[in-house]
Amino acid sequence: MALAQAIMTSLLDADLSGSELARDFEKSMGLFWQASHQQIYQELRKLADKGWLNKREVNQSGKPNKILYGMTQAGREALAQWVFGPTRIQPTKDELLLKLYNLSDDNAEHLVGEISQRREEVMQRLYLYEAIRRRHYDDPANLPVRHKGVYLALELGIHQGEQTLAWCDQALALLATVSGDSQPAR
Amino acid sequence: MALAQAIMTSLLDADLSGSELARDFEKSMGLFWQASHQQIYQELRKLADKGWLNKREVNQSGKPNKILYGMTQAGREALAQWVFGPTRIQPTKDELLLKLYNLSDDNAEHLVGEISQRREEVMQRLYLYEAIRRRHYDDPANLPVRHKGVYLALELGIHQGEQTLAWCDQALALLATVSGDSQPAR
DNA sequence: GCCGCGTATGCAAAAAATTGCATGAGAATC
DNA sequence: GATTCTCATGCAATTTTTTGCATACGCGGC
Repeated sequence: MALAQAIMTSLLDADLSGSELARDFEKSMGLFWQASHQQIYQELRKLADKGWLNKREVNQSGKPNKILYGMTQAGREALAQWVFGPTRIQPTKDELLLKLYNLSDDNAEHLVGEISQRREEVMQRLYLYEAIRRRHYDDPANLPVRHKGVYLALELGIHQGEQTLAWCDQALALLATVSGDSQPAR
Repeated sequence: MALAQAIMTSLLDADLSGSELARDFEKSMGLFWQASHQQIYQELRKLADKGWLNKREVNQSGKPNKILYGMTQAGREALAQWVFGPTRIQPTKDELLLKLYNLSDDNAEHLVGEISQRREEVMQRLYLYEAIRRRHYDDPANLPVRHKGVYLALELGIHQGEQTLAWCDQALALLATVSGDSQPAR
């Protein structure tokens, strides 16, 4: 399982607390890894126990204290090692596609709604990613090495998002022939 | 969780046994839902207990007996209902992208290998999907209603596969500037 | 001075998925 | 006829994830 590595990767550049990490996982990292705050807090403690992270409490004015975690040397080494290990993909599980397999005259209208909604969501994400690309990754060939990797992940997200938008349009067009044109029995 | 619905959807057209279902989940259904045989067998029994599936044993010559499952009326109704419920996406978790976030001079070469391998795998799947499309979904506008949904799911898989291929090429091109051109310190 | 709100951390039970193995039956091989 | 292979089904332990709270702190309002 790679939640540990996802967290450590987030901590490469900056020390973060559990809640900050949770927010991170909803944004950039969330493109290809997701975790709830409960998962994150538990994993953080495990990693600290292992000696891969160190923790220190930070007093904040106006907010509860937070616990900042940072990578240790051992953590960095373990992470670097992990890159050479086996790679797994856990492909998307998408209930919407499952629902499409159940397309019928009865539910076509409903599914049109769901696809429209999906289109909206994807569009939002796409705006976000494209904004990030414009701001930070204008000139990919001249990025520092590690950031090239980050850039590539972002690229994949953008490409797939665009493709998904196109697909939504195609789907809506095809479904129009189901929910719209079909002659009701008379 | 929607494993139950994924199984029932597979059983819409034909009664299948656990092992047949498991094979199905590796092929067409696997595009957007995956399950191990252990998961499937357990879920099948649960669904039969609920009365959504019926089971009957079938003797096979040359092979062990198998247990065929088929949808009951109650199952069909429950599935039809489910389509109108809330939809969840559990996005891909892809360790390769996580590894890319850790790109360095040390591991660039290794990651080039991994991306090439990914390219190969995606290409294989794409061949499969395109063959299916050519064989069964030549004329999408005139398909029976339900098959239009199946067609759309396939389309999404093909589009995204093609996009992924293009991305692999882009990634390999960018990484060539890391692992290849960089002057080793002397 | 009490109420509700947002932030930050956490526990614990339940559900789901993964890992590793077990069984039995016929077929194939030697 | 013993051994090994593949198919089909399954159990059980463990790990991972999800769900549903719980606590504590300070701020703002009233």
